[in-house]
Amino acid sequence: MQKTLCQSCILQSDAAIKLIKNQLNELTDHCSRVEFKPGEIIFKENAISTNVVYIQRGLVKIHTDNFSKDRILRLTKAPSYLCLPGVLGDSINRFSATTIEPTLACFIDIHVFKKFILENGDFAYQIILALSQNEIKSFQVSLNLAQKQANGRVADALLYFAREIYNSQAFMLPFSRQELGDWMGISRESVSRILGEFHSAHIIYQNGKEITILNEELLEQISQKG
Amino acid sequence: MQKTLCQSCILQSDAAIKLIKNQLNELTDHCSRVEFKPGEIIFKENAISTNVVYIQRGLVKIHTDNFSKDRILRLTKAPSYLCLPGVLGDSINRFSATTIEPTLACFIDIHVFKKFILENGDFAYQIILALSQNEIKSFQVSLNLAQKQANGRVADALLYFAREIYNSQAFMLPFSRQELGDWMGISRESVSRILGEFHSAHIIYQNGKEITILNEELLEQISQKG
DNA sequence: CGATATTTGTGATATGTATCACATAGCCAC
DNA sequence: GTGGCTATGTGATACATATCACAAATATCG
Repeated sequence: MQKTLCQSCILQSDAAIKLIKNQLNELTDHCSRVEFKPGEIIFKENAISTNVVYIQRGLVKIHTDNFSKDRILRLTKAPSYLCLPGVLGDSINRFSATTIEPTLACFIDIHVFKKFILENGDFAYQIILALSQNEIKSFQVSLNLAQKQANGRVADALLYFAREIYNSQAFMLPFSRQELGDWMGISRESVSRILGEFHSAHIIYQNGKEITILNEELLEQISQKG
Repeated sequence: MQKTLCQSCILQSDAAIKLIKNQLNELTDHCSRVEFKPGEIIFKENAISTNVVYIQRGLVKIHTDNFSKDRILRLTKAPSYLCLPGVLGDSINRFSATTIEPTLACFIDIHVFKKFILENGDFAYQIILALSQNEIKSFQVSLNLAQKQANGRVADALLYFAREIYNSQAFMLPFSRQELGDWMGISRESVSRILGEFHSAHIIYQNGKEITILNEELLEQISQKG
């Protein structure tokens, strides 16, 4: 961990830009930065936490193994704030956060964070906007889970990586088949089979974790139809 | 619609209590109250809206028929704010809201609402808390959809009504079998069958929409095991 | 009140996906 | 390299649930 000047570090964040200068100095005094390698745990569910985590750079999965099985609830790409729900409510993390790619995270004291919300309406408004976006995405996720079949969900996942995360038709899947299944709520065998079918049908090219989307339009159709 | 003194009307809300007096007067000038019967539409998805809706009394379902099939995303019991996500983002409703029970709703101009957030940190903080709670609930919902089987989901739904909505083991189901299925992502026939099984096993008593939970512990187990 | 529409229950069948079993491939440690 | 570990692919089977078809019950409305 190292102390950092938050003026320079955090300015990518819509919310942080709204902090005025002496608030940023205060942030500097109560913020520590940590670099994570892929697969490292940022925080664990059921642990007590008094920090909000700001993801400055990287990719993180929010997950839980409440029911003995790991379930991936969401991926979060920088820049974003984690841990708001648990920490603001009762300071117990309701889920775990684990890095998928190299990630730079800032730990911000919850009291400082709360103070900013109370004192700085612009900052609060940005946070509210971000939470509202999350809510819409959550609705989308639960629609997908409730009414799409397995191939639609896999199509969804591939499009998500291509569009939201890597901005490219070709990418290295950061997940094992098992993890993909944990995310979309299907078994690892089904994931294998479906990726195999997509490959045979020339919708994608796959070679291990290497994926290229060959027919985005068709993949989109599969995603839509479920 | 009728103008109302918001001091008296809205004080049940944690968030509104934080509004100071002259803000409440401003709210009174930009707030209209509407009484809804069960089954009436408060707002429709894809419609443009410039209001935040505060549910003062009643029960509302948030739903969408994006994919030709109606899907119920969430129930919301008063007091609560609706419509934040869509309105704050781009002013288009991302979903519909329809009343399930007699409901009293206040329509608040979005600009006034935003002004309150910017000017009143306490108010903003309450909104952030509420949104955070929503997020945790959304995670719970997507866990349920992803890994529970139909009987676990139905058990869940019954426990939800008994505990969260009616605070009683006996209640009138405000949904048809079809709607229950739309909510939990299963077919109406399966809902019928499962309720029938629960009835035969003396876990519940059912007579049409009249439901009594006879063995809450067992129902809880079914919900847990999925 | 009767006629019609809607909701509900239930059996038979089809279908999708989990599960199991096992083979293969890739990877790391020694 | 060899041995053990994990990840992956693939077939056979089991199982849960959707779908279809129809009957019965209930609500709605003129």
